[in-house]
Amino acid sequence: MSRTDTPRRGGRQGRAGIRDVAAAAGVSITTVSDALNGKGRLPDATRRHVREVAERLGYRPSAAARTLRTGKSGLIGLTVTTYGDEPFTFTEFAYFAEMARAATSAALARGYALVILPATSRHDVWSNVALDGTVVIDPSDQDPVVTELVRQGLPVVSDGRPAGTLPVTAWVDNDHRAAVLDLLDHLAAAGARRIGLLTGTTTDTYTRLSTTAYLHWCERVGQDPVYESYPAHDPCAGAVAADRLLARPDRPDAVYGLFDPNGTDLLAAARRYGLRVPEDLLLVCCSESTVYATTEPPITTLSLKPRRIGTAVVQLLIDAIEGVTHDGPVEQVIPTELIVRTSSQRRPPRTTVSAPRSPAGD
Amino acid sequence: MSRTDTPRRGGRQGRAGIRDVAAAAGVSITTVSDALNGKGRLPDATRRHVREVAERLGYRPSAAARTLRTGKSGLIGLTVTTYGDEPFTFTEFAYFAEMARAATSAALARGYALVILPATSRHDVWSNVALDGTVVIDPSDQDPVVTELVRQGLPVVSDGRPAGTLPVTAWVDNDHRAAVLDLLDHLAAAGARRIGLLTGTTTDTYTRLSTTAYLHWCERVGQDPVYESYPAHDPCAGAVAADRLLARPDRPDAVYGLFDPNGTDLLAAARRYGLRVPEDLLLVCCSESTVYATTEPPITTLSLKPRRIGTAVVQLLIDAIEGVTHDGPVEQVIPTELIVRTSSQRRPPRTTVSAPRSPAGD
DNA sequence: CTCGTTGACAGGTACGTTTTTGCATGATCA
DNA sequence: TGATCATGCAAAAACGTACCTGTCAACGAG
Repeated sequence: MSRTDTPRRGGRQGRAGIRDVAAAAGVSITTVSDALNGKGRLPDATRRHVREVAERLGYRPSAAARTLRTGKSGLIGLTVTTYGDEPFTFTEFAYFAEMARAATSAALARGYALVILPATSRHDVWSNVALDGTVVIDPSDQDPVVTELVRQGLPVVSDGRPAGTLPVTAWVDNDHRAAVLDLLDHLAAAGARRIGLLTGTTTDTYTRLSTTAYLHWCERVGQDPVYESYPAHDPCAGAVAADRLLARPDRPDAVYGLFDPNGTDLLAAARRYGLRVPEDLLLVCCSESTVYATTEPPITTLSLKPRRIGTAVVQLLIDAIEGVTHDGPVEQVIPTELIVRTSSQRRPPRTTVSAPRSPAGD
Repeated sequence: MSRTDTPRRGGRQGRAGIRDVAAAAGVSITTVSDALNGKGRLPDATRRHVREVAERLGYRPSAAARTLRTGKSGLIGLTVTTYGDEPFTFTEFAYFAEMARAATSAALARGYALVILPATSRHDVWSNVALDGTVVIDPSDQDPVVTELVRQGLPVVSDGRPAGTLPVTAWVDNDHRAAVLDLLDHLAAAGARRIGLLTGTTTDTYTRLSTTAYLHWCERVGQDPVYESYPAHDPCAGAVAADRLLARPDRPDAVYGLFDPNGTDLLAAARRYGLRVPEDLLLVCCSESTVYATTEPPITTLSLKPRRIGTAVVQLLIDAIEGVTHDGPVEQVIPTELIVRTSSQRRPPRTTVSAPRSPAGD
């Protein structure tokens, strides 16, 4: 009477295993595995029979056992910068949401699922999930998470050019420098004489590259830089900084805002100072939000194409996982898109003009 | 000497296993497991020694093996409605992003990670990942995914009251009916004589409950319903519907828009018809976006508090996973919040008034 | 008649843990 | 002194799958 009760530890209480299917179908475990996975040499009759019995028993293979045996989990990590404490900044919401959505779709289409993980290097979360690879958003220099993952031999693809000598498998990014220069040229062509910048105090690559591109442009055309910085994670600070920028004695006649809410912030500040847009002030901001199509006036935005980035990142990662090896890190640059609206055109056009890029296909 | 070559299948090529740690530390496998997991009765010296050796070898336990053995994966599914084909509607972006963010944080805080999964019942994705439970967003009646999960004995918690007799473990939702009635009373108190509604053609619970609440309210106060419906997933259709609503002969003097972009859409339409907000038209829309704080004028919004919903859903799910059993489905109603701004106040206040709530902490 | 050959399956092992059980060893107590 | 007991650890059994290595029959070729 010592071991009458073996209550099937391991959570799958009562669930049918491959062994039960084999018994019910009158074949061996090997045959069941081969029949369900389309391997081995089995007559179609046996294959059908096994499949039918498995269906009848409601058999679902154990993902854990399969992963343990094959070494592939079908899971991809998606690392969000500083998720644990203060989640990713509010200003990146639309960008992140779209990027994650595209990444999820792309992964699912190839049979993988996405796991959201924090950028903290606390092992107790990371080591609890078997990953085949990881997407890292905007990794910092010497990122401990990336280093650890690479040490484990896992492929890592980053959204954003890796700083320093971070050994990522591949990366995808925009050409932020070219985007900013292009955009400033656009404003100058619309008649801007002094272009201001609303930027962030953070040191991430996007902010840094964009700001230095602005400074270079100013130097090239011989304009004094006019900019205000604020901590991008604080939505209120953005409104204050926008106000400061327009309150300056050397007030710019055009402004580019690096972050999503800057458009409405600048618009509100312009109203406070009685500045008409675009007559007195040209406006552009970097955003993925569609609200800027219906503001008064509609605001020109720079889109970083997060959908394409999310898709590309996942494709590269899965390629690496499935053994499509390249030599050296693979780099892929996604073009940005300037969506020109009323706010950046000195003489209002008859129709709202979009940039002459590929119109469809995202 | 027949099996000299066992090239360590299973992906962890070269990775140190618990057996290697045991050998290096001169103890048994059991001792290593106990030392690292804080179980068993070991002197601190042994425990430290084993931990140090494990650290030196860079040992990381295999999540797959642990899951197989314990039956717990530490993974929670997050099911997004109709993700595969056309991802979740653009109008729900901010809501979903915030909800998912809160859910992720709450899960991580309790040692779980979130896996994003599609609502399609294709087994090949679902069966590849070992889940401890699942969060389902707005499940449809007789949802096949939920049914299958429950059949497998997994706890399921839904965001949104389950329709019909869907056997979820627990659910969290707002009281949409009360929120709409409250909001309409607010508009009436501000002087609205005829309140219009911008609603959707979809049959999801949120749209349905909100619309019927509106109709009930109209009946109660003796007002003829004035509403326009449009497919919420099409952002352009929203602008058209807003225009239609204000072009009607029985034009309303106040409008509530059910979806996030309706605020800017209605504002644009009002400008086209020369209507001043709030003097000629009162405006409220349901949104989680902060842009409505800086539009001209700022627009009153109804927040569904997705952060609190995401947190609550995950807490309930993990409680169920970890054996905190309740009898019958657990229901939790999260209060909504009406953030009153200029657009719904007939006599403009001296300062922009925010709702009298706790200013910080969500 | 024997001998490879091929088809159709079964046996058994390994994946890397956790956990139960059990065996020594020394200390404590009747 | 012998019985009892706590302590410190090891052996071994799972967990459920995938795959490698047979085995056995049938069968045509030599």
